[in-house]
Amino acid sequence: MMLSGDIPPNQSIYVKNLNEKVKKEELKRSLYSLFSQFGRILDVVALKTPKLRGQAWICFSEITAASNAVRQMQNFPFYDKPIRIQYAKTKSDCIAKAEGTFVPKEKKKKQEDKADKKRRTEEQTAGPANGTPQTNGGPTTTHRKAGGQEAAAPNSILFVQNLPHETTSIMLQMLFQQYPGFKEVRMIEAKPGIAFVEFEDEDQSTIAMQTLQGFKVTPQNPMEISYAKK
DNA sequence: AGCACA
Repeated sequence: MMLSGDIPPNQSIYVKNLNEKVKKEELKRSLYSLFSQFGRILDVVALKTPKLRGQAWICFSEITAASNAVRQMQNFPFYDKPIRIQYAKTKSDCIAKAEGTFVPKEKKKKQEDKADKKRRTEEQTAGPANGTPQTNGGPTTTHRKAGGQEAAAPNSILFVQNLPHETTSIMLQMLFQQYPGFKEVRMIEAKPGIAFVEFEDEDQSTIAMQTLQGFKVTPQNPMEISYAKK
């Protein structure tokens, strides 16, 4: 019995019933945060065209990640709306690219111009086009250097630094609420790039800190988590 | 409800 509307498993998932008020970039980032718990995300695609708003595609590097996401995140309340998830109906371009089977859409222009062909052969001789999937995102086990700073004593409140300035407390909530004992995220308007995340006790905050330490909110923003000063 | 790759 194949639920999810008879769509066969796919490395990419199709998410609908998304809150259409959320801006595209924020939406993509939040989806990235929410779904990286299932595995490496290769791409998040969201368009705000009339036909495509309220929907997104998330491309995983493994089908199993997609399967877990479909099952476990069904109806997850996201920006006040329960999301609906299915497998994508077709293979995502980013997956085809990684496999080397990508063939660009040829809808409008039938231009088979030689300049383009030439460019292609030049690329082939110029070395590998790097089919390696990006390795950004996902919790990292590597430890931040202490940076010379004295580590604060264990605390149920975590201090998070090196966040992109566009980070919202909802995005952080998506990340931290997966850990037991999560209470709340606090951000300070006047101090972008940092946040405080409170847990019930310091054992729980410690687990969240250890697992999310170095989590890349963007490729250039690994989270630096420490205990807040008392 | 709506399956694309801005």
